[in-house]
Amino acid sequence: MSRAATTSDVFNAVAESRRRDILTFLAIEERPVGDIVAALELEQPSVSKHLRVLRDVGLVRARREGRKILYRTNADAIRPLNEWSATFERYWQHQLNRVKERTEKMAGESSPDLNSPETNPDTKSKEKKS
Amino acid sequence: MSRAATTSDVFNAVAESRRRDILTFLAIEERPVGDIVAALELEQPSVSKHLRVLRDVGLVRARREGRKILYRTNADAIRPLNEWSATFERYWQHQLNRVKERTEKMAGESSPDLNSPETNPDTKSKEKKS
DNA sequence: TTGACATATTCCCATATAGGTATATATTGA
DNA sequence: TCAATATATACCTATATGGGAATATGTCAA
Repeated sequence: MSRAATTSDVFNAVAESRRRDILTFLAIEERPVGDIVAALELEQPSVSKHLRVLRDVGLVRARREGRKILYRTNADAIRPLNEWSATFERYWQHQLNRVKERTEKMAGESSPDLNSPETNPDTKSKEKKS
Repeated sequence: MSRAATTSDVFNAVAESRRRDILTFLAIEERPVGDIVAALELEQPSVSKHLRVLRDVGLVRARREGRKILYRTNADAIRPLNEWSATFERYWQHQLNRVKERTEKMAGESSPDLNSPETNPDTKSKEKKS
């Protein structure tokens, strides 16, 4: 199987940073495609394709006005994302605690750190070796 | 170019629902890989691969304990996602206004709806036709 | 050292991009 | 009807999956 379609849900749709940029741009007020192309410096077909994805998951709404098609962000569609992430709110460390946390971490440096990809033994060193 | 790597940032990493499930599961308390496999009913290699992605973007931390490796969600890494989505908070419609909004929409049904993919003329009907 | 247990990685494959280029479609004005 | 404007779609290509199967790596107990 391959990765889920970008149009499968909001999470996949906003994974692309350009699409997030577009959503931010269209949140202020509705805009025609041309404005997005100019503002974000992207190719017109590229913008149209991104808008298509965003539209398919309901993140933007379109309205035709003459030759132009005005798009606007449908902020409500972003709520699921916000709600999911807010689920972890109670686990967040408060700013003031971070210094303390870091200090404690430095105290016991001994066993190999399994977290930083670089420190992870032979993840890439092996490939290079051959 | 292809889609950005799942390890390129938190947004891409959480685009996969299984990974979100894992994060939720590991938020309560640290767990060995085997527990995730059992709880989410996934293949062990699959879980390991997802954990690898999550670890690369800092969404989980790992700690070895004997033969087991305990993982736990690093909730702080989810904050950027929450902060980005919260940006649109001021544009959200409040529950009570939704009924009103819907009512207004039904009032002027005339021009073709550019939004719903289904209603969108010949998006797929053309392909079928050949 | 050996065997069992716990995870990680490698390989293979079908699929879904995202960008670039070319072209189709829609709308308006002459 | 025709040309110009504004968008959308089609096509091609390189790339990055995610799942399944097989295998490698690491750790502990006997």
